[in-house]
Amino acid sequence: MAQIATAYRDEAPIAAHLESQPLFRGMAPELRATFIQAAQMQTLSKGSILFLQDDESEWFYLILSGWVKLFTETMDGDEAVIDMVSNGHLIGDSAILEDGIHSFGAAAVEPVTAIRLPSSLLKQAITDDHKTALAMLGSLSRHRKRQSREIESLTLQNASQRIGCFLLRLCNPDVPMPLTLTLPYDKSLIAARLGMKSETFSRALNKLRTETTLAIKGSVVTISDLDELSGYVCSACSNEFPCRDLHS
Amino acid sequence: MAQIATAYRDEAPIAAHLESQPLFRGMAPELRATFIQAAQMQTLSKGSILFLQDDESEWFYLILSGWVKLFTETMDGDEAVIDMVSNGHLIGDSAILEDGIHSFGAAAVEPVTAIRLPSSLLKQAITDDHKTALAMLGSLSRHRKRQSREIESLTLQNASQRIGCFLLRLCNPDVPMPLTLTLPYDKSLIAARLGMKSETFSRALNKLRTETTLAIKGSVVTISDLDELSGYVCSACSNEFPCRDLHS
DNA sequence: CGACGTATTGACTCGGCTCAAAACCTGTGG
DNA sequence: CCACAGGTTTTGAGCCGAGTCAATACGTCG
Repeated sequence: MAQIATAYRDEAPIAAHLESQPLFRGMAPELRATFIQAAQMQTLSKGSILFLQDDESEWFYLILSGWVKLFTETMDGDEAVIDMVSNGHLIGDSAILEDGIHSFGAAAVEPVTAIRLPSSLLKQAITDDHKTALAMLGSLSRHRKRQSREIESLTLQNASQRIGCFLLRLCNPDVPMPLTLTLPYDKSLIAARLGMKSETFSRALNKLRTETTLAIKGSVVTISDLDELSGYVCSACSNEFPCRDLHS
Repeated sequence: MAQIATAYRDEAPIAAHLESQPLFRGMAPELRATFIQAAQMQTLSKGSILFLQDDESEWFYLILSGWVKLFTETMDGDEAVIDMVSNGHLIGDSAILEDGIHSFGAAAVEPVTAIRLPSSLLKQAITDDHKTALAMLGSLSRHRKRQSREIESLTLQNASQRIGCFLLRLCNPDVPMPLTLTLPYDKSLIAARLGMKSETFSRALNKLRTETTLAIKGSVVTISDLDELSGYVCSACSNEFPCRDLHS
């Protein structure tokens, strides 16, 4: 009796979260129900590992809040940050297409809430259900495109431009001008995410400040001239400014 | 009469090529037939463009021979080489998942033969046919994985290591030791492919030669000690040597 | 053989890394 | 409210890897 009661209390919010996801929204209700039933709410403290590279993939995750770092580690201990994801992103799902092995690790860099779902279920759903396969295709393709831009940016933008690019992607171009935004996570993490050391980040951000109109106070950045910034950044990039859907 | 005869002559080799592709092999014969009918053999001279970034995607291509460069260009004329593909690879297919716009350009860097197929047909096949969607998922996911490694390699391997990594991926680890291989395309292209200038490539290759046992004569490379080379390279990478399926 | 494209070498500059020290938060407990 | 400890960020000095520009060598094809 008590069991059923708790089950109900848990399932309602989980169902709501899953339904907000394109992957689950298109599903037949019965199929979706199997996911909802198998889903588990998780709260993760700062630093905890969701999974490691080369792990057998048992679960995939829908992030609800907080930032998660996706990374790989080399033999001699160096780390490359592949991506940072949060709120509304699925991670670990792509392992089911790669022999069930995670090709990168994932760690919470702050308190994170997530929904954990069994990989086997997703694998089954993709083989059985055409709509699910299509949704998966869409998400993978967005991923691919994003990564292409990443490669481009690493090869032909310098440190300041990469930072500027990062800031631009946080901007909503429709908001009126003196535009204020807060850095989403630690500067050292942004640095790693952009493929540079934090010392370099600090210096390059200063350079960006002197070469464009830009004010920085702690983790709050104020941009007074978007066009100037995008001129500085996007000349070394293949997309022009409102470079939409590159962070979705 | 003559028409039918030529049609037969053309279709037989095209059919054979398509059937060797995972994407088409799983298809129902009738569906595959529509592709075979719409397919066109192409021979492209060095330098010709298959498509450009931001082009409306009308066609996708199966490369049969020769090397094709995938690239993006920045506003101020710089170019990043995303990938080099040849023999047995599909290109331009992923545009159908991205509003039908190519997110990179493709150009032949030497004489190329390819089969050209209409994108609309593939788009239809994916929406209608589950098997095709799954094949597409598989290929996209391989792509994604490859790109992750690309990012890793750009951020944490230096020039010599990236070259060594490139060489290792050309090696068959089962072949007995004094191992000889020929660079697949111009050194300047390899340099671009690895995100460095050709002068840097030249110097870094020299460095690699002095620091490992390795002989270079023009475009012929002889590796006498694979383990030594992989030790030098893979310490700064998250996969160990026989890093399979990273070039398929 | 000469001519053109590709590759190498040299001298120099500059961006980003390293290591170490200082400054700055932020939260804790007295 | 202050002082202090812990982390994060910034600054400084020096170094090294990779880019630039220009000159030279190499290869190959006519």
